[in-house]
Order: sequence, then C-alpha cells, then structure tokens
Amino acid sequence: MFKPVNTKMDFPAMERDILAWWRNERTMDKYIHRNDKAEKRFSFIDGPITANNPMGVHHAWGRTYKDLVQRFKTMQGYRQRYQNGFDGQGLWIEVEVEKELGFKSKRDIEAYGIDKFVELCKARVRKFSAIQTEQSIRLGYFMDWDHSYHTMSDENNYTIWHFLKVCHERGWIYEGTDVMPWCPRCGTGLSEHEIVTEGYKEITHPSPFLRFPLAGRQEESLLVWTTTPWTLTSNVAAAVHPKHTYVQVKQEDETLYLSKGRLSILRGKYEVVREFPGQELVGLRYHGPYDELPKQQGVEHRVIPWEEVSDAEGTGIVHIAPGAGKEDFALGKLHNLPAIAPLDEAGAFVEGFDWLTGKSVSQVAQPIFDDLKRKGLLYHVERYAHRYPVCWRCGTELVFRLVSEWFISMKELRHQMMEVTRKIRWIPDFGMKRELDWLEHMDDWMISKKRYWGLALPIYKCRQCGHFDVIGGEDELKGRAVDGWRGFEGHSPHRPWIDNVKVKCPKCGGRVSRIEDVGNPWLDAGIVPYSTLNYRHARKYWEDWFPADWISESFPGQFRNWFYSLLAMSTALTNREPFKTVFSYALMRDEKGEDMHKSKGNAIWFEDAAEKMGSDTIRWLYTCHEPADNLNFGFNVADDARRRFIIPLWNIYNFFVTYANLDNFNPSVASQVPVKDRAELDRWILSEMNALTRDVTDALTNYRVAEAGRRIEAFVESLSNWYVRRSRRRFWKSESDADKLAAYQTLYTCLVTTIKLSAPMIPFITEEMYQNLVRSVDKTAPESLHVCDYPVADVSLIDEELSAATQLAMKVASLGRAARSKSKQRVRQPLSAVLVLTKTPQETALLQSMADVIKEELNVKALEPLARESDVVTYQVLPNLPVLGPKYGPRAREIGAALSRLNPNEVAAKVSAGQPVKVTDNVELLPTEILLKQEDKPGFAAASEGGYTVAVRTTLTPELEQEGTARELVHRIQNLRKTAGLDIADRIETWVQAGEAISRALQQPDVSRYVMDETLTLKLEHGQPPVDAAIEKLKLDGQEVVIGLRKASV
RNA sequence: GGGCGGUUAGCUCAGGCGGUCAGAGCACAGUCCUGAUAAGACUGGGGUCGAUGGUUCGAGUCCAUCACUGCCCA
Repeated sequence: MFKPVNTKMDFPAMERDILAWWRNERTMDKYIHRNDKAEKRFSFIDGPITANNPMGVHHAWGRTYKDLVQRFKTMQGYRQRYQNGFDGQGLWIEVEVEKELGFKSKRDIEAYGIDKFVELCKARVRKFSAIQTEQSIRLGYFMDWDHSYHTMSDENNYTIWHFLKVCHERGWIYEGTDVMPWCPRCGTGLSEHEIVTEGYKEITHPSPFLRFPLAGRQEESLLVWTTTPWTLTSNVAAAVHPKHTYVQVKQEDETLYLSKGRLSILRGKYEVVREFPGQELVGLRYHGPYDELPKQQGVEHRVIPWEEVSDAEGTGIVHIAPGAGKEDFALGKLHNLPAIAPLDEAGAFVEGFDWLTGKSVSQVAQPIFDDLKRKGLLYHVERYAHRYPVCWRCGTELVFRLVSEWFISMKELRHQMMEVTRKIRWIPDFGMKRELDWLEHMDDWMISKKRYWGLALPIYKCRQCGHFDVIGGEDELKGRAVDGWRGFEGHSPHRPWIDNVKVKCPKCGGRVSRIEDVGNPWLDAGIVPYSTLNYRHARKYWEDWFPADWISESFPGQFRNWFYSLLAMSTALTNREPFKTVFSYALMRDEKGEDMHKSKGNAIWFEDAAEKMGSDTIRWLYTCHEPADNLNFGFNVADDARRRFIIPLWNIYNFFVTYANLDNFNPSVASQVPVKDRAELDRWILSEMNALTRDVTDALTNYRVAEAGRRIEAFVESLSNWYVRRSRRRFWKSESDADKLAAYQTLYTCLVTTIKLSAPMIPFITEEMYQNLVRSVDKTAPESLHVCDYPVADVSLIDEELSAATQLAMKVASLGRAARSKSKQRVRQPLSAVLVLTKTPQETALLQSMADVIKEELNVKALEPLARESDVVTYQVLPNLPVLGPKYGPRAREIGAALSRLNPNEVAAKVSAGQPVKVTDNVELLPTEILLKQEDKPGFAAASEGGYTVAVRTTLTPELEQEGTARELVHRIQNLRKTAGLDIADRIETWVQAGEAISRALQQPDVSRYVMDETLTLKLEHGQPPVDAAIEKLKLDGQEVVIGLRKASV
C-alpha cells in the first residue's frame, strides 16, 4: 500500500517535513559523498556571496542554478566539491558595522579602536553567513555547509599576497598619483570598476557663471562656468577650444568673452563686438577667483587650448583645477600646471585656504557664491541637473581628490587576459564580447583602499629611501620580520595586528612598515580558484580541480568585477583560464518589471517567498526562465508556475496512488509486461518519456536549463491530459488483466522517471513522491531520490511514427471538438461520423491507426476520410468591392455579377491556392479581390486549420438519441453519487422515474446494461425512489426526471 | 559618442541553417467537460511579426539604413 495522497497538500509544510527528514537521515552527507570514488569529476567553484545581510530572492535564483547543475552531475555520478563561499572583507561590511555603531566618519572608527572594529566586522560576517546557510538549506540547496570557505580566511589572504608578489616580480605594481573619485564619508578612493554603472545619481547643483578678469585690461573678463564651485579655489587655468569661434561681447560697461555657440546663457542686453577663433585667447593671463589664498600664491593663471572643450554646456571656456578633477590633472601634466589639492580625506579644506580651511566641501557652495558676489565676479547662478557620481555603498556625493594609490599595471596583462578569455565558453555567448570590450578599455587596476577591514596589502615602502617591496606569504613575512612578530602571531593577517610587524629595507636598511591601505575586495573573490583548491600547499590537489568546469553568477557587474578578477589573477599566476564555462543570468525585477528595493516596499524576503510559495515552486519558476532575460518575480507569477506544473504533477501522483491502492498494485512484485505487448497508448507515452529523458539530459549537459524545464512541463501536460485521461477506464475496470497491469506499470515508470528527471529542480516534492512511490515498496532502492542515478534514455523505445500519429490524433480531436461546439451538440450525444481531410495521403493512412482514439475523443461512431472540403461546406463567393471599386470603377458591379455566375467550388479552390480567377475574357481577379464565405452544409459542422478540415455529421438517428440520453443519465447519476458522499467503489441501487420516452429507452437491454455498468448499479428500478435514497429532480431533454440511489447492501 | 542585446496579440514571451510560423501561456467573455485534478477542452476578440529599402520564386526568419528601448563602456 502506498501512503494516500493529500490532495490539499500544504507544500511549504511538506517541505519543512522533508528538511527535517533529510537532517535526521543525514541525506546531504550521503549526497555529498555519493561519488567519492568516482573517476569522472565535475569542478564547480562558487562565487562567494556577500555575507552582509540575509539572502534575498535574487540570490535564491542564482543558487537554484548552482544547486540544479550540481545535483544533475551528482546523479550522473560525477565526483564534486560542494563548497559554498562567503565574501566578508571590505567596505560594504564596514559601512554596515558603522551604521550599527552610529559612526559618522573614519575618526569615529579610530577612536573606537581598529581592533575592536575589525572584530565586529568579522562577527557580522559570521552572523550573516550562518543566516544565509540556513536560508540556503531552506531553499533545498545541498552543499557541504560545514566547510564553506571565507574570503577573510588566512589562506585566502596569503594566496593574494602570493599573487601580488608575482605581479611585483614582473614590475606591474606601482604607486600612482592621480585625481581619483573619492568618498568623503568613507574616506577612501573608489576604483573605476566601482563607479562606472551603479555609481551615478541624477543630482541638481547650483552652478555659477563667473568672471575671470583678464590681466592688464579694464573691465574685460572671460566668462566661465562650473558645477563644482569648491574647485574654483584651486583654479590655475582656463581652457578654450582653439578651433571654435568665440565672441567678444559688450554688455553695459564691461566686455565678456565666451563661445559663440553659448551666447544664449547671457542675461540682459548685449552686443557682439567681434568673432574670432579660440586660438586667439590662448596664452592670455587672467586673475583667478581665489588669488588671495595662501595656496594660490605664485600661481600664474593663463588660458590653454583643449580639444575636448564642448559647446554643449557652460560658456565654452572651462575652468581647470588639476588638483580637483581627473581630466584637469591630465591636462595639467601636459601644460606643466601646478596642482593645488584642496581637500583632506574627509572632504574638508586643508591648511592654506584661509577662511575655507576646515570647512566641509558640502557646506561651502553658498559662502563661495557670496564671496564671489562681493568680489564682483559672479555673473549668475543656475540650477543644473546632471548625472553625478556617488558612493555606491553609502550614497555620498563623490569629490575628486589628488591622491596616491597602488595599482596593478594592465599593460602586459591586458592582452594575455584577452587570450585567456577567448578560451572560455560564455553563456550567453555575448558575454565574451562584453568581457573583451571591458578588457580592451579598462585602466590599470587600483587595488588600494584607505580603510580598515580587508586584505592587508603586503606592500612595505621605506620612508627613508622610497624603496618598496611586496611580501608573498606568512613565511616570508616571518623570515623578514625584524620587529613585532610576537605582537602579531596568533592573529589573522588583518589590521591592526599585522601592522606590528616591521621588516628591514633591503636598500637602506631602514625599518619599514606596511603601507596602511587595505585591498580591493575583488582581489578576495578573484583568488578563490587558487586559495580554495590549496594552490600553495597541495599543487596536485589543485591540478585535480582546476580549472572549474563551471561557474555561475549574475552578469550585471561581474564582467568588470568577479569575472575580471578571476581572469586577471589566474592569467597572472598560471596564464590559464580559471573556469571553462561561465553561466550568467540577468536581473530580478518585481512583477511589474520595476527594480526591487527595500525602500520601495516591493522587495520580497526569501523567507516570505519560501513559506508562501514553497521552495519548489520558486525553483521551478527560476528553472523555466530564460536566464539572459530579466526575471519579473512575484507571488502571482509563482502561482502560475505552481498551477502549471506542481499541481498537475501532484494530481497525477494522487491519481496513481488512489487506484494503485484499490488494486493492490505493487511495482516490485509483478513482473513487467513487455513493452511490445502493451497498449499503443502505453508505448506512446513511453516513447515520449524516453525522448524527454534524452532531451532533458542533453539540455542540462549544455546548461540549457530553461529548455529542460519547459520540456518536462510539456511532458507532464501530455501525461496528465492525454495519457491519464485516456487511460482512466483501464484503471477503473474491475478485472485485473494484463492490460491493467501494463497501464499501472507504464504510469508508474513515467512518474518515477519524471521525478528523477526533475529532482535537481524541485528536490522536495520529488523526494516526497519518491519515498512513497519507490522506497515504500522497495527497501533496496537508494534511501533518497537525490542519491539515485539520473535516468538514461532507452532510445529503442522512441517511436517517431507513433508520436506523429498521436500528435495528428490530438490535432484532429481538437478540430473535431471545435466542429462539435459549432453544432451545439454536447459531447455526450454520440454522432454518427467524423470526416477528416489531412494534408497528405500518408497522414490519412496514419490517421486510420488512430481511428479508435479519435472516435472516443469525439464520441462518434465512425471516422471517414474526407476527399475534399467542399463535401461538407459550401462556398459563397463575393467580390471584394472596397478593392474592386477603386480599381475597376463602374465596371466593378458587372464584374461582381460575372463572378457570381462561376462555380463557387472552383473559384474557392483557386483562391485558396492563391491563384487568380478569370472572371470574363479580359478580367482576371486576384485572390485578394475575392471574398470567400464558407458555410457548413446542412447536416455537417466543420472546422479547418492549417490544411486540415474536420467535420462531424450532425444528423441524429433514434438510436443515437437514446444513447445520448443514457449517457446523460449516467452523468447525472454519477454527480448524485458524488453529492451523496458515496465512495467510488460503492455499489448502488438506482431508481429512475421518467416520462415515456426515457423509460422506453431504459427498457432497451443494452441501454440499461450500459447505465448499470457505468454507475455500479446492481439493481435499476423504474418509478419513485424510496425515502431513504438520495434523490434529485432534474430536466432531461425537456422532460422531468427523478433519480434516486442508495448504497446497495451486498 | 562607441559596442552589445531587444523590438511578434492587452500582458509575459516561443518561433535551430529563409518555404503552412503568424503561435503559446496569462487576462477577458461565452460554451462544454469532469469518478485524479485549487484542474481541463473548445470558441471569440485582438497583431500591416518596430519602420523603410534590398537579396530571393518566396523573409518575423538574410542584408542595409533608420526609430525606439535596455545593457556595457567612453
């Protein structure tokens, strides 16, 4: 006996039970060690998830792919590592800890103590990695959760040291001075990688137009414009486009210079005095707006040429501050301009800026306007909206600061990386183009960050002589330590402990400290194909598992982040591809296609999703989604997935269990009916099942996950709405013959195969079904579905012809139902014949093999071939007057008349074939000029589509009518049985009290036999039912009928 | 400004190398069916398959240009 199926199953509750069972049975362990001895290997390397917050439904999407592929490979017998990874170093953790502590700046951290702060960061990572682990388990993700790697581990950090040393040995590491985007709140620079996309916001800034008075001239000024007033303090030059046309303008008493294309910014009346090329301005000296500041002393301000000056905004004269703008800095180098750097790391003015010193950059705009006004330099101020960079972690507006940072040169590495990139299979394939495009254009990799919690960059720069060195590991550090090792020993290689250690400068012998910077977090994630595979200490093991066969991550961002750092580090270390295939997917949106945001209130928490929808449903939704497209996620789309697949699968399972229990079917006891001896329907579904197995295996092998899902869904649809529906009578019948056994065996095989095929996608419901369907009857079967073998297709059972024939039968049945519904004859009323016209004689022959199926589906007595459509329909041919009118004018009417005299069937044939029709000696009408109206001939109802025509004969004989009545009566009695609460196997006594026509029909022996058999009636009485019977009065064919029934005493 | 995608029914999207491909699901309306089904079947409305040229006997399907949109990068 199988456990009866709960048709109102609470799936989330069932999932929790399965989780508990897996935990008790240590199923995950058994899964992980299933293939320990296997020869073939599949290497997956997990991209670490940031352990900074609970996991979201978008993480669950990626984790579904990772779990699905690994489960598939496990069932196929591949040995694997099941190591999950957590990412835990870096600014994002710091920012959250700062928030918890209520800190406002780096000074707060220093005051609190870097050691305590770093410990809190570590604690946060431990906390959220534990939470994410629990959430992942709830998702059904099978991993070796006790051995997840952390990017903050010693091994990970030291392996990065090794990488950096290799880079240094090749001369790629350098300290560079540049103007970098800088977050004043976080007190650190941001690399180009971090701001290019997410790092911009639409912001409105008050933007002044102001005068730069020309030296040695009275009341003559250059007109300039800026969106960052604070940078005016550091102005040293003004740039013009040498080839653009500039104008000299007279306005009241003063003379202004600006680009001709920007005249529209002037306020009030003006007069253009002359036009001239920008080149004429080059070399002029002017008085800067802040010449009085100490820092400005000795600076000579002049006009320089610059081809990049735009005429699209401003005045065409660009204020240049090399210490406060990236392009300005480059331009300054070119023209040998001094760089005045105004800001400290918190974004406040440094010494030498007089009244501005100590003031924050965010507070000085208005004071500067007031000051400029007092000096008579302000022309006017406009509000200007533009995309301005902000810190991608905390949202603070960035400034541009002159800083020195550490870089890895991409000069040599760039092209090696591109070579490696080309060896990789990118899914979707445009990924490779994206990556190559990025590699082509990227700058050197800025790896330093002026923060606390992260990789301690092992760069030791001597303050005395400027020499720097990179240390490649803990042993080297210990060996070279001259001081402080004791204070460090026993701690992780993080600030502040690591900084106790001092080494000796090999050049000058000085005592050298580590630079204070920590590392870019993508170094942490990029090294994992080396660190987690123990590259430094067990090269053989590393060789076994490197490169990864497959990695998977969401593609937005990763081309310049994780994929990039993996490529960079692996190319530098071994010049090998760190992964063979990368599978990436798009973004998750809400149901309306909008970004999900906590603040917007449209984010869905993973726990809510799992508890309301069930993990299986969520996973199925993810599985069937095309990964390269954005996924619009929500409760309604999940419910669609549930109704489309989970519920039908469960219903088939329920059907099987219900009847198998009634018949005491035991799959492990009975011998198998040979497939060749099974019914055509069985052979058909087994053919479909094996084709499915073949196709799903192929799809998953090539990571076409959505295709695998769609294929399984289509199969379950066929199984439910064709195989089971058409097989029902075979399960109902009372005798237990070979056909019934074959039906059970076939359906059982299909169910078990289906759950095995879909186990990687929906691990819970399939396990539940497996335990009941397989384990309950076969104690020798594997304990869990997830340690079973993946099904292998038996292609000898795939019968293409049978598949085509069945598909044709389905098509004909569908058209036949359309025809029936036109005829208004309910399907319970048998009709005498269906007539079918197919596209080819071969199909007509094929159809004959399906005759019984079609007759049953359509409730008709005969299937007849239809020679031509015109046998069942008549055509009315009409002139298409709106077309003919304009073309033929007054003759249109006459042509129409001529058309109506032709044989409609012949005209119809030509029109259908797209041929012209000769109407008169000199008029030939195009098919578009003729309208065809098709009408069913009396006694027929027809439907056509795509070259097929199916018609039913609608005339009824008295026998057919009687049969129709009987079937209607059966239907009513069945309904009454149901409402009376009888079990499907109960035998009954039945009374029918009706008028003459129905009574007479019921007196026919074959009719009454039919009614009794169908309704399990032992005794059929005519006349009034007794009072203890269930009774229903109804109208049948316009007559009053009373039916009554009660359970028969056997 | 450059590169890469996308543009097919109200919505979400299928449509390997050009030849019944004008489709599915959802939604809406109506009808039917139901002894597994919180299901299912059928019918209907609705699209010049983004636009314009071209190649071809024949083009959502190939080419060119353009428009809109998204992503990546200046």
